[in-house]
Amino acid sequence: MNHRFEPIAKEPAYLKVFRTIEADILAGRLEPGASLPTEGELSNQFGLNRSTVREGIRQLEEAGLVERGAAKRLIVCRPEAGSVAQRASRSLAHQGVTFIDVWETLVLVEPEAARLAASRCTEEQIEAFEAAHAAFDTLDADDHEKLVELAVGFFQRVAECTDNDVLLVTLQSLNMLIAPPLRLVLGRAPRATRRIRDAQAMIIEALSKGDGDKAAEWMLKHVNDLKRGFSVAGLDLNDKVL
Amino acid sequence: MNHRFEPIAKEPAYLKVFRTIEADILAGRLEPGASLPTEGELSNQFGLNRSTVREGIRQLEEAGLVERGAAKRLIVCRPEAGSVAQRASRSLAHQGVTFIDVWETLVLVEPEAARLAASRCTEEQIEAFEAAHAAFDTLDADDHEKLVELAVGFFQRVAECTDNDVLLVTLQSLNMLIAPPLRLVLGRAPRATRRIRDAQAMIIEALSKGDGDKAAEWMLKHVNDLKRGFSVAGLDLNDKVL
DNA sequence: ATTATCGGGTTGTCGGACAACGTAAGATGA
DNA sequence: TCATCTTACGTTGTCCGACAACCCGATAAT
Repeated sequence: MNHRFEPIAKEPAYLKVFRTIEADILAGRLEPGASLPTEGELSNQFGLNRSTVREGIRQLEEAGLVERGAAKRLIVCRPEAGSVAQRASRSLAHQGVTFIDVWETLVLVEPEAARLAASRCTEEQIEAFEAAHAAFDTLDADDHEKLVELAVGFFQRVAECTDNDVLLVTLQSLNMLIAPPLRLVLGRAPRATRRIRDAQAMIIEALSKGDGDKAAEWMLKHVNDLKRGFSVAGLDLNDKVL
Repeated sequence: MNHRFEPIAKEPAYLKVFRTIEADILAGRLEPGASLPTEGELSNQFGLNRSTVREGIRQLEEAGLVERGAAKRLIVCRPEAGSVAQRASRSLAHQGVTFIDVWETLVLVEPEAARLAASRCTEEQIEAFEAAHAAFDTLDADDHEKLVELAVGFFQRVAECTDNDVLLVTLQSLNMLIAPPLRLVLGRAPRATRRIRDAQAMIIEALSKGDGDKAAEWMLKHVNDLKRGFSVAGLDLNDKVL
């Protein structure tokens, strides 16, 4: 009797352009690395004005589905893990998350991620860990920026060792949220550098031995230390991360 | 002596428009709910053509920072968790992740998330769980779509109970990756419905009692069941989720 | 008071135009 | 013949001007 009609979609044309090309990329009809037709060609094929097509292209860009390659041609690109995580991280920051939110999540996932990493990391990855760790020896005590990089980079490497793309992106987005609060901490907690270095050393040792339990245990200590440093520095755990 | 200069950024103007407005939103100078000037006004203020401004606006749209509200005016919106997660999830799917990647991550986070949920969920949330669970009784055995919705919705509710925005977004993106493989499973595993219902019942009971251990334990069983169903259905764990 | 009509303002789309830049092909030199 | 320079062309980024469709608020009609 009373048949329900779908609300008829009245999308603007530029959105259709976006969705159409997105669908083709997603379905694999446009392979990563392939180059899209020129704007002129696209507007011909779609039967739309170049301005309209351009607006759709800008959205593809922001979605990370295409990039301007050489010759400025548009290149299809499956966004790599890093950029995906960056986007996710930025969105999280927009949300106004607090340090306690980040820390809780770190506690929840990092130790288990370290356990997984212990069972999967390769020789090369261990070497990369040790090479990065050596940078602590030549570290200027006041070079906070470098230390932040080392700390976050360490987490990133652990994430890579899990050999799991979903976990990788998840951890990466999380890790990027560590940097801002860590910067705050470093200015006020002189002992932090040493504690970070020691914890990393223990975790690296555990990883190299494939000792998942120890890796998880020390990762938990390491993450807890972050929170401790935050408190010691007299900062409010409920402050916005960004 | 030899001072290093930053490579001078030669961003196109539409990108500057995007970044400028984004920065203002991020810094809180533009509050969520506030409405942006009209396109004409913006192009005046920026000293750019309306077309150029429009391209920047399209990017803000895709980034989820603005929406067209009533009167089609652009209104600033901090993207809510759901849409952030959706974007993240879509990006993950683009990556071509496999079911085993998703499952591994589920095993890693869902039980602990359930434990956290047990210690934090409110009366209303428990009631919502029970209301949703009641839907199983009136469920048509062949209505796979409805069952998928119930299954994913359950995970979402658990995520909400954690009362942690970071975890919420993380879990939500993950949960959205469950639906496609689950659809495949349901067609070939007739017992799945009952198993899902029972596991949910146990978890809900644990949550209502604030029994974190039990919640985690059953959540683990629940997630493992997903993988089991996937194998039973004769599907390849290394297949792409999407 | 409710409904119908009208006007102004805004967006979505269009067509055309041009400078800047990179590419590629052709011209020039060793 | 091969390398290098020059030139013409194509593409992008930006601009201008224009118009229909649409939404909202104000006014008029029932």
